[in-house]
Amino acid sequence: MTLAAPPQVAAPSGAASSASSQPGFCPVYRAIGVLQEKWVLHIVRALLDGEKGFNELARAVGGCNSATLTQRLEHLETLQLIGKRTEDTHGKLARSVYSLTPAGRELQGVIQAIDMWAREHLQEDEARLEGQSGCGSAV
Amino acid sequence: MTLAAPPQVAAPSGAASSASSQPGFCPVYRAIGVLQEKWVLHIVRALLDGEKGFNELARAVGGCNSATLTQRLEHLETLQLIGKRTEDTHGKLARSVYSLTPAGRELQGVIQAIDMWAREHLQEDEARLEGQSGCGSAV
DNA sequence: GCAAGCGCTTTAAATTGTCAAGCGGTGTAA
DNA sequence: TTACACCGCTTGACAATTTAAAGCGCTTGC
Repeated sequence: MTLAAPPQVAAPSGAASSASSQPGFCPVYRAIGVLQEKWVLHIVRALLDGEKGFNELARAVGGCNSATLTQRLEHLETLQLIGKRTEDTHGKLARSVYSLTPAGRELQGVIQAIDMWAREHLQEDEARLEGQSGCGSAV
Repeated sequence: MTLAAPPQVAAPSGAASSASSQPGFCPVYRAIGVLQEKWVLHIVRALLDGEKGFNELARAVGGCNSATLTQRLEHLETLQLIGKRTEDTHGKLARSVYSLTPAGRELQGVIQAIDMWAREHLQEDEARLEGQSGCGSAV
């Protein structure tokens, strides 16, 4: 069962340390909620490298399927972390280009923190091979 | 930004080029894979606040159900990010206590980055309310 | 005795993510 | 002219993950 904690969970005071949130809005909690959606961090990371088209992004992210990607991009767009622009190349080819908004770009700090941590603590301990693969970029 | 970024990204992924073999192995990619599992960041955040028992942790995390929590804890344990200790309080009550290992504790940097970002960009501009709630602890 | 807390496990649904395929359009090569 | 190959997606069926709900064995406190 779900222990206690109705939707209103969080720090029932008991949680020792610091302040408790007031009206129940906690930015960090929310941020984690967004960032832990599958592929979100990968998408941000890929876009930190520069704006990209749909398929291009899909390739860069590596392994995300189009349906999920579409959905994620929509979500990130409503959150204003990424922006979508339809560029009209010369004649008629309409290409969609996704890029980070300023807010999204600031997630770079998060990615960097992860990168730093990963390099130090995830080197080769595998133990669990989840079939992930390379990536290529460096931060 | 600093991302060097050889676009030659992750595996062919969806594609089929079974490159198999030993793919690049990219720590960051892997790290993201772990951190984006639901509840993982919440768990780490809760534990940064000090070691906790199972139910206690569940309450601190807020909203994760026991089955998932058990599974996540197992995974994190095999990854050596958290440790489990069964403490034998005086007489007979066996209580399990979970705490971060040194490697896990260093995720603090990641949490902090998220926290910082969240406070700055997620204040309450949300257009979407996902019914999340408070959190309580500070980083 | 009995409710309540502890650390979990089990079972069946609901939610999410994925595969595979396809649609309308364009650029390129045969 | 007819293929393909690539673009940006969408759809529908299916698998994986997460969830609620309940329960088990055990201990503590009233």
